[in-house]
Amino acid sequence: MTQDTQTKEDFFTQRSHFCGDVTADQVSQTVTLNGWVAVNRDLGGLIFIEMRDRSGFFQIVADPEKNPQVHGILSGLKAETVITATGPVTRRPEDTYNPNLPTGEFEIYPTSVEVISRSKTLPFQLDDEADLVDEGLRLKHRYLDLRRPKMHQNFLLRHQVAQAIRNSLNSQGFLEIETPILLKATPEGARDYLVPSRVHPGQTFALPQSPQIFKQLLMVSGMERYYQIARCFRDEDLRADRQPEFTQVDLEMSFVNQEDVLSTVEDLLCQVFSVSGITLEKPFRRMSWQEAMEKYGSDKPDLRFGMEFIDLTDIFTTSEFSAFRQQVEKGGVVKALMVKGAASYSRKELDDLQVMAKRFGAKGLAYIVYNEDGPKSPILKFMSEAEQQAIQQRTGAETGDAVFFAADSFNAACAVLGRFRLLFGEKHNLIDKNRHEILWVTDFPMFEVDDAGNLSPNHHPFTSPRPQDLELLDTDPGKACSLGYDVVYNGAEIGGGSVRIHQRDLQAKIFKLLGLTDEEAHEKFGFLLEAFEYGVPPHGGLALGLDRIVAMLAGEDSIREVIAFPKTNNAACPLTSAPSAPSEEQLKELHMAWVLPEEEAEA
RNA sequence: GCGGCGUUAGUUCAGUUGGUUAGAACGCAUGCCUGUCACGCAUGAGGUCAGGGGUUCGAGUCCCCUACGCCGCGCCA
Repeated sequence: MTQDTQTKEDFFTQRSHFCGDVTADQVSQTVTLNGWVAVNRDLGGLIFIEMRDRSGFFQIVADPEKNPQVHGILSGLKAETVITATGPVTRRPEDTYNPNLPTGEFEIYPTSVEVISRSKTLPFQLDDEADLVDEGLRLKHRYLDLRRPKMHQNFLLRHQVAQAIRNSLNSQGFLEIETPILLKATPEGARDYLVPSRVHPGQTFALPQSPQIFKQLLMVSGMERYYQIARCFRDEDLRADRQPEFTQVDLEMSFVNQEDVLSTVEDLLCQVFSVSGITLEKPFRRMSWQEAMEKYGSDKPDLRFGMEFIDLTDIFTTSEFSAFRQQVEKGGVVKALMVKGAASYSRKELDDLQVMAKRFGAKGLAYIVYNEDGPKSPILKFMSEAEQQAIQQRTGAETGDAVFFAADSFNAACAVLGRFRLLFGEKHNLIDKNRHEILWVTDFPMFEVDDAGNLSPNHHPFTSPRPQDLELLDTDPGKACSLGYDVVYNGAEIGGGSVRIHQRDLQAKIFKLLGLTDEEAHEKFGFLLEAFEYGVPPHGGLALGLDRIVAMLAGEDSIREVIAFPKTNNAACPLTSAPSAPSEEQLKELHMAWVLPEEEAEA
């Protein structure tokens, strides 16, 4: 205890060291530690307290014979009491070293201790098992959940990643510039969060879904290279890897081509991944969207395992097997997956695959199983001997293997087999968790074409087409590819961007293809188009999903584990009970009134 | 908006075919215990079985509705 209250200048004695920083250098030196009681092991005589701060743990010992006063204070202290302990660092008796603790060879017998504040019994225990505690409860008491060393590690990692991003971009000539949070709603894309304003009755701001427009304006401003670790908001339903508010690493560069952007981001990602001790090879692999779909059935292929699709379309152009031949005649494809060892699937497993295929939007999943007494399949009887041989030869299937087929339009067949590729990869443990496969997927189609033939932008309406595809815009715009690119890590899209259109004529043509009139285009993006009247540099950029990147580096499945105060699945905050109803006065001031659905109005 | 799974002690869970007084571990409380580190030992408290309705002689258990949570589909330029 600090005895002399007359000279006391603080409510507590400040630490000289952090718990985890005490080493052999401090032995016999007097230190003061501040922290929480993690565990109190009271042996009746000796008391061992494991003290915790952000840096780690340190053991405090109290001996009733050596210092009855200190022993008295520490006796019966509950977990999570905040204390100060001062005393000389001593080496533990050698047979009592704790190898599980970095400071496990040391301890202090304090000469003084202070209880700074006490804790109620916790709603859940802050041990490793807290990961299993109901997430709602963890979020309700997030300040306790965040006390756990694992969570500290996650946020240390997040901090280091943010630093790596800034280091890399700063050294590459980028300026960090903030853009507005309250902005004009753009009627496209995700649903906006709207913010009413007292001074503008009947009008709202929208929260940014991304700083897209502003970063392009900054290029018009001649800022040359901009970045921002930007919060973005989308009022859409959630997923494990999706939050209504999330963080993008947003960047944009002027007078660059696609290759410049990719190489800049490669430097950035190499630095980011090195935070976790992962070395990425530059340049990253490049794969066109077409190739990714053709071989892996996904625009974010997981390259940690092979199992590429095998194209069998040509085998069935003149086949007697009409189910396949008709798809080919309609311009579709026949694609196959060869799965080693899948011949051992039970009847039930094969049936389950059919159910899943239907859920994925296919009619079913045709298969041939190769077991010891030859190939077995419900579709075998429709195929000629030559076709059967061609299949086995092309796929390389051997006894014990199975081949699964999808015959459909290119997109549908690839999509279905892509889902099954991941499923089989998981099921057969083909995914090497120690591999780090990063790649660029490039040459995305400019447009998505709906059933009625309407075009919508695959990325966004400012994405430039490839120079070599300009003519296709007139002849067959559905086939035109863009200068858009995604960066994909272990089967997850962690970022994407594009080279933007800086030519007025071209932008007008794209708007026209998208079915936007001049008036509509100006209504939506007038300020950007106007800015583009005053000399616009060629520019391009990209945005990375920071939450997802950090979660993957931390080995977490959910981005909520790397967001300090995340929302629940319901887009609500259990800690603060947000959102909540505004007061009558607030509504009145905003000139607003609710028009609620019946049943909610009663609540 | 839709589907799946879940909700039992403070926490994590078990709870048989619908049948007496709903259990365990950890935590908590009290006592004992002088080298623990998942300390140990003993005793004890602690339950609106999420809420509502129904079936039944009888419901934690079966059915329906609601709420909440997680996962997925739609959605997310």
